[in-house]
Amino acid sequence: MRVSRQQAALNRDRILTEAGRLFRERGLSGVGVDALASAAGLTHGGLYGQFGSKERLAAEALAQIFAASAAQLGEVGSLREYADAYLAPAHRDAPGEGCAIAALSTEAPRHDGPVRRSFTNGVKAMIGRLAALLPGHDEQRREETALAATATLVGALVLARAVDDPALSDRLLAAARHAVTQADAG
Amino acid sequence: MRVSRQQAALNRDRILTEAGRLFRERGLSGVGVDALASAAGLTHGGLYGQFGSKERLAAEALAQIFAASAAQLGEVGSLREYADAYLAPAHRDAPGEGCAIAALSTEAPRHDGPVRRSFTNGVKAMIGRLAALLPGHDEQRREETALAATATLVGALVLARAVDDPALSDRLLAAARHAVTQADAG
DNA sequence: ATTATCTATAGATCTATAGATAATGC
DNA sequence: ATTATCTATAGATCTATAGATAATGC
Repeated sequence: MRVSRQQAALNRDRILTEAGRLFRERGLSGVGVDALASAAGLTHGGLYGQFGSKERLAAEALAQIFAASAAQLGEVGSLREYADAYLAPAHRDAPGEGCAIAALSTEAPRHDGPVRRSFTNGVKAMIGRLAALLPGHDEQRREETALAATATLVGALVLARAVDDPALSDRLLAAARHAVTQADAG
Repeated sequence: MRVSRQQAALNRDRILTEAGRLFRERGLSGVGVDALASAAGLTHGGLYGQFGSKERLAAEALAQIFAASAAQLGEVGSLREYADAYLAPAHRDAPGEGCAIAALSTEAPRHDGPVRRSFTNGVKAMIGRLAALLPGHDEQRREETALAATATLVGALVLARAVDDPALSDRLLAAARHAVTQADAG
């Protein structure tokens, strides 16, 4: 059951898009190749012709997510805007469409090769974007602030999703928003 | 092959200790019941008599970790001391003996019941401990600072483990240490 | 007699491969 | 003829259960 070259390219893209969503929702090890295939309306055997392995499929899905994030972030005009969007309850409540770093970071150390590298690139991109949004001429200081801001943003989102207490979850987001935008002034 | 009540209690404790280490190293979904049992020198069938399910075993292992952490943290005298220990490269490099929040937080949202609740308690304990170490009389402000500091500490450790770039990893730890101890002064 | 642990196994699920199929693209 | 996808299956691994075993504790 062959399809046109064009359809095959669309299928490939749909697999990566669905994989990106499922991985963020359930974790890299929480989604099987079967689920990835059927989410795209295919069967799992064919994925191996396209990607070679689950690991390489995951690396491509991550790369696609980070590329899309970078494009979105290009439109963010200030640190406050960035923090407000990143720490919004809507972001917390939609992990499948959100930051892959917050969704998958504790799994990253257990992967090597392209998955880990793609992940590292995503972290660097986030730090770089924040550094660009920070005021001040001292580049070294801006980078240090961006590193800490990245940790605060990611940590707050991860914790806000992890706790089983909606009020605490909201307070984590608000406190981090405050702390990060304070750093802006400093 | 029955053992003495005392030996059974020791076995139970050893299972929980080994489980705590393995879960932190490989993730909750990354360790099977078989690995948990054999790490304690037992076979997997018997664990079900003791714990009922992997999920309940995990909840008990987490509770034990957080209890031990709380005991250790009681000895920490200042925010600087806390941050130095938490963000030490040695902590980053030994996830199996370290903070369960940093090791497992992205998995927490996918669990319910006792695992999630135990996790939430651990997060609350960390926030409470940091709030107690902060200076100032404004309790509400201390709590907000503690929330943000928790996010920064956890986020930095998670990211420092996730990235495939030792220099960046070190800079993440150092920047977070600086940011958190700055908050002390403010 | 009680019970902690073991052995064996069920049934599900996971990654990957091999060969078949059938439509495309030359 | 090429190739994207499917079907079928191998082999591993996972959670859980049932029944056997053998030492403890009454």
